[in-house]
Amino acid sequence: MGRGKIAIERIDNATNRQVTFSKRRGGLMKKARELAILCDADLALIVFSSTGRLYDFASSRGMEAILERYQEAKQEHCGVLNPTSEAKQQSPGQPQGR
Amino acid sequence: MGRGKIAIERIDNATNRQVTFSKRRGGLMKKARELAILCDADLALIVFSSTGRLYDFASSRGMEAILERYQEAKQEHCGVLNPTSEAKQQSPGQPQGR
DNA sequence: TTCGCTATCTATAAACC
DNA sequence: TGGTTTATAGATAGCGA
Repeated sequence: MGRGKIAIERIDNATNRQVTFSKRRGGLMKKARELAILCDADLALIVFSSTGRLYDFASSRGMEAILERYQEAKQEHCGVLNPTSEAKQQSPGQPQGR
Repeated sequence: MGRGKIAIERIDNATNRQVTFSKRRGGLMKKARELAILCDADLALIVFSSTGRLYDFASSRGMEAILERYQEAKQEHCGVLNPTSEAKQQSPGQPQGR
């Protein structure tokens, strides 16, 4: 995009990489926020720049809550404890139905 | 974008919200992957749809590693243990690091 | 180096199938 | 209901200050 097209591979030039990082990070954060609002999704985004700086975004329920929820979901996913819970995932307490 | 412009607010129509979620989730994941590669960043993205389904993406080092790194970084941030480490982050002996 | 400014490229809202 | 297509809104690479 922009004036020219670029390949998706590590940018060698450090200056350029830094500039691109700032711009795309901003864009990604914006998109993340939009998705969370538009679709009422729970979302967490964590980014470490190559210089080690941390940037993050989390939807309204907060980062901690989402990370916890993630750990729980993962456990289920791997352990496959309740086939039932899977089957029910799409309708439960969400009246928004369809 | 697309054929018409939309406001950034929760989409009421459930069907439309679901469609938009799928599309934007895909786009967001793609952007996240590009940022990680282009800028050699360490990145984690966690998304829960409003129906409760989990989707995630993590750069090469893996989700676990990134979440741990996040916890550590947060501690530092809040506790402010090492002013030194902060001060050194942006210029010192890091020609362009990686 | 950081900030703005376009020309372009990409993502995507609707329309179709 | 779910995959394609299309025209347009939005993101952004390269510059210039």
